[in-house]
Amino acid sequence: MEKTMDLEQKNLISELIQGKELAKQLKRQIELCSSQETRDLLAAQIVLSYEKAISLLNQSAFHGETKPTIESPSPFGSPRSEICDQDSDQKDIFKKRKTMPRWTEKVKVCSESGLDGPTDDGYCWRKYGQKDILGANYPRSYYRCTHRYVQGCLATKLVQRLNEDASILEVTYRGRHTCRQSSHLATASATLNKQEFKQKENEITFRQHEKEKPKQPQKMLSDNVAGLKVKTEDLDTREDDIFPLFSFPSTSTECEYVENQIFSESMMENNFMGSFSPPFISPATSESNYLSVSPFRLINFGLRDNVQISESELTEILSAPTSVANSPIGDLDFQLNEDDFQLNFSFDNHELFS
DNA sequence: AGCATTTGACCTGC
DNA sequence: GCAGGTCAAATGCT
Repeated sequence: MEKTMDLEQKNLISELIQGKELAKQLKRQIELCSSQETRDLLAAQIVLSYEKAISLLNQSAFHGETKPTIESPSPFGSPRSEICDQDSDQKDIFKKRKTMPRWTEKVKVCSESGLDGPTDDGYCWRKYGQKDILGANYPRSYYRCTHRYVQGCLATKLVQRLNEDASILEVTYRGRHTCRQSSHLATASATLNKQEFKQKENEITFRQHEKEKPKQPQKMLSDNVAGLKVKTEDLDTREDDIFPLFSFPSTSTECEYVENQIFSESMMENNFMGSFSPPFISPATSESNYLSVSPFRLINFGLRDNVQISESELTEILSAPTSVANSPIGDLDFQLNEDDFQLNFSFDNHELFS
């Protein structure tokens, strides 16, 4: 048993190291201004490498344990009246909601830009409520995944403007996406020409916010995104609901397409990558230099529910990009330790994908 | 017509 | 009892 674990662990480490090497190569290729194709290929290889690693993690470190179900097939597939049929079921649902992973991002928006909406994180959201919050100047908007009833996706998010700075939206994500939205978008992007697709995308999220009004009259900034300052500043999650993510956001439509291909064809076919709400952890220092919110994620690493990582480790992982981003020049820095691996990613997306 | 948003009511946890 | 979160009927938009 232990020997099996050792072997699996070695395989896991070797996969991670391979990923690191590939990432280094990618960095080199970027520096050499090599072709987009080469970069895409490397990026895809990195994804594959980490897919394997994650798969190994699922098989090895936690085997023997009963795998917790991510979500029941479609607990919300019916309206409240049906849910209320059984009191215990309803309580379970609330309990489940409460224990869902939760994290917050701050998104800066400004008027000049015509870029994607502030919460354009690659998922389709439907607003289901808005509420005045005590002590907040602006109402809080509640969004759920558009595919909730079709695919039983329980992801939700709350969007709240900060009192101090109305141009900053605090977006709190809850639960992960179990829908296959990304691949759907990929299909859409392949069908529509890129400009049309981009336009549609903008429509989706921009409309979500344009009706949000402040309680007090105040000159509001439009909800278009200029530089998207995104910071994962909170991670409220249980041990069994941990899934650190990494991604290489992109601003180019070209790349989005590649990204979708990578996602739809490789990752989305894997259970463990089902899809997660936190789009990425983005390094952010100055408005001009940080990564923008990509409508899609190029590379998105997740660990399954039952991955056990301490909260401190998580914090470390999640905050790593921010610290790395202090360098004026975006850099790719991937640290890997056999005993306690830390992952640090920092990309200048413009440099990477232009 | 179909889908999204609004908004008051309802539910739960503290 | 209060505040936050969600539901669902009404309404609006395309």
